[in-house]
Amino acid sequence: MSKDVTVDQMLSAFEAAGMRTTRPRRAMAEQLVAWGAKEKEFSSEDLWHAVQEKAPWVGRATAYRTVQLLQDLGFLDRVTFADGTERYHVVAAGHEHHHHLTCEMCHRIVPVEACIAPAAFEAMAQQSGFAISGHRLEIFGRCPDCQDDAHSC
Amino acid sequence: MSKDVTVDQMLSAFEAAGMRTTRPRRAMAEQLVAWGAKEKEFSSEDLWHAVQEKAPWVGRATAYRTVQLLQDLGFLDRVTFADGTERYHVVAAGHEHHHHLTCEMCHRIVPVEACIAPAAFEAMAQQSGFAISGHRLEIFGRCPDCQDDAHSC
DNA sequence: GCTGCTCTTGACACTAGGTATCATTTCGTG
DNA sequence: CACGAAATGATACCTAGTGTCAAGAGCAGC
Ligand SMILES: [Mn+2]
Ligand SMILES: [Mn+2]
Ligand SMILES: [Zn+2]
Ligand SMILES: [Zn+2]
Repeated sequence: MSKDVTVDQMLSAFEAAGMRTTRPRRAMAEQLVAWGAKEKEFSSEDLWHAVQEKAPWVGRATAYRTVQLLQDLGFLDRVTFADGTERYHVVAAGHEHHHHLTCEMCHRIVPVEACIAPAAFEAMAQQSGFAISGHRLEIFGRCPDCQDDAHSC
Repeated sequence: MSKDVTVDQMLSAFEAAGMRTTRPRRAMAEQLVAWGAKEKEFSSEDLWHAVQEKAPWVGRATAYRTVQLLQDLGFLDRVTFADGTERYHVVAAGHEHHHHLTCEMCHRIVPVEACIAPAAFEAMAQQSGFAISGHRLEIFGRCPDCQDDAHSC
């Protein structure tokens, strides 16, 4: 019943895309699965550091390259936080279009279904003459656990 | 009839906020007015370079600090582009809440009024328990002039 | 199992886009 | 004009990456 992705699914996706199933890619996939898909958020740097524990020979550039590939393959979802940092989370199966409500204190992520109506995009394209190719929506706030903390400093 | 902001308005705003009307601030305000408020977009670096022509003694840190202040004072609006770069434009008077449709090729900016309904934010806050403090919406595409150019490279 | 071609890697240099520090300068009030 | 606070410019530093490239490692064909 769990929709959590497996290491093999990730490696198969590399293969299916004509890429190789290398040791760094396996090490990173293993770390991601170890963390679970429970909306755990991490930066590329975070993931690199974590992988270093088990596989200290993995280079930083490789970690960043692999995060990019995993995002392209649809295994990672990139989220922009209020402070401008970019982080990721593993997507569970059935990844429909969605946006995120994020905590500016602890970086917690809540997916939200709110979006702009297709008709509104149509109207914009019509009025401006633009060919619209994408959009980004991020909502910021404080999660229940972080609302008491007065330190916004 | 023009709602374009003047150098004096900017400097008065600094004064009103208890800040000084210094030479770098004047030089930067003059450059902004020279460019006009016609949705001309620029990065902090762009503005610094332009100011250098007339006032080569203005430091880079000062340029960045001043852009931040002008944004805080409501004279500049920050826009995030599809490639992740941050740029600004001078806001005309009567700055209502709005978002931007931007050209991923030439960085042209078109303001749009589309947004998420307040009720939707309410619902999100209710469901998640978050205290929502802000949001960001950016729409990307190609302007009429850039649609032929096949070079997405 | 070995060969060989290619993709991939890890090290490292480098970059964009800023921010922190701090001695020096300059506002602008009295 | 004098003086204290605010602001500045030079400089060093920083984060979050990307470009380069010789060396290493998958994997298809034998
Ligand atoms: Mn998501
Ligand atoms: Mn605007
Ligand atoms: Zn939180
Ligand atoms: Zn364009």
